[in-house]
Amino acid sequence: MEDYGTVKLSRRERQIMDIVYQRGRVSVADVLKDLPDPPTYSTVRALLGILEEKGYLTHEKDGKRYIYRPTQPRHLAGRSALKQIFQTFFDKSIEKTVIALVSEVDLSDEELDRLSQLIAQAKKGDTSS
Amino acid sequence: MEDYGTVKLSRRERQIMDIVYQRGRVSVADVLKDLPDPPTYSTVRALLGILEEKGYLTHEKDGKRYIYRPTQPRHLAGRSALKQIFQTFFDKSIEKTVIALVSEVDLSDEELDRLSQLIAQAKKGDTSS
DNA sequence: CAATTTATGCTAAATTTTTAGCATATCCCT
DNA sequence: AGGGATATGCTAAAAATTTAGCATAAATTG
Repeated sequence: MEDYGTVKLSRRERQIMDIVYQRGRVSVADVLKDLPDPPTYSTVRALLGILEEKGYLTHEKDGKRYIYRPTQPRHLAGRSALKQIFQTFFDKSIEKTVIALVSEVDLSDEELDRLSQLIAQAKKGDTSS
Repeated sequence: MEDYGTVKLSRRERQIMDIVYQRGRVSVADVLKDLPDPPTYSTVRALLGILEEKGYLTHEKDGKRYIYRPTQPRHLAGRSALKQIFQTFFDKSIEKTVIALVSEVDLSDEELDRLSQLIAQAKKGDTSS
């Protein structure tokens, strides 16, 4: 599946995909709840339909309502989004990216230790996600 | 300045902002060169004008042509983009994000070491960018 | 110093995106 | 079973985005 970050998706469609990936599975009402400047129910339904048609979502019935899920697994979508970011803003440097990331939140010393170990470990084993 | 990832920007506008941040400073021709499904010169000019009007870009004259630059510094924009990603795809877990990042590229052992040290260092000082 | 090339200014059209609304079906509840 | 609330199906209008094109100015160059 294609990267959804930059290409192909309109503003609303992207907003919705973000919500979908955050929640994992959504009803129309869920999406509506999370959308900034929320439009009407009707609108959201239309957008979800379009996203499904474009292949980014599927839906299943849950009682009388539809539950939508992304077709591309979260971790994959995340990775490609991440890649995009670190190409665009961090000169493709993992280091720079990690620094930015770490400075983004306050991490306890323990957390930093764990992180440090985690990376050290990557030397040997695989990085299975 | 506002986050430009999700809200406010249209598809083309986002594509252009990405290019701007990748290159640092751009002429119309530069943008045109990098845009997927490139439209006409005229179109790009219009979009750049809009982005400037919205406050995301400024331009200066270089000889007879305009050079556009982002108003928000790259590292700030990068951080907020990153934040968005790790909220959306990685449950706000720095760990998960770093793992994904590290698994994205092949890092040499040395690089992994440096990274590990880097994080360990963050324990003491601040991570001023 | 014309001619050509490469810019911008501006206007308006084409297309895509976003939205609303009516008709209809399903669930839930008393 | 009937009424209300909450779904979807579908159609079409409104709004925003994206595009093209003509007029004009500045640099370049032969």
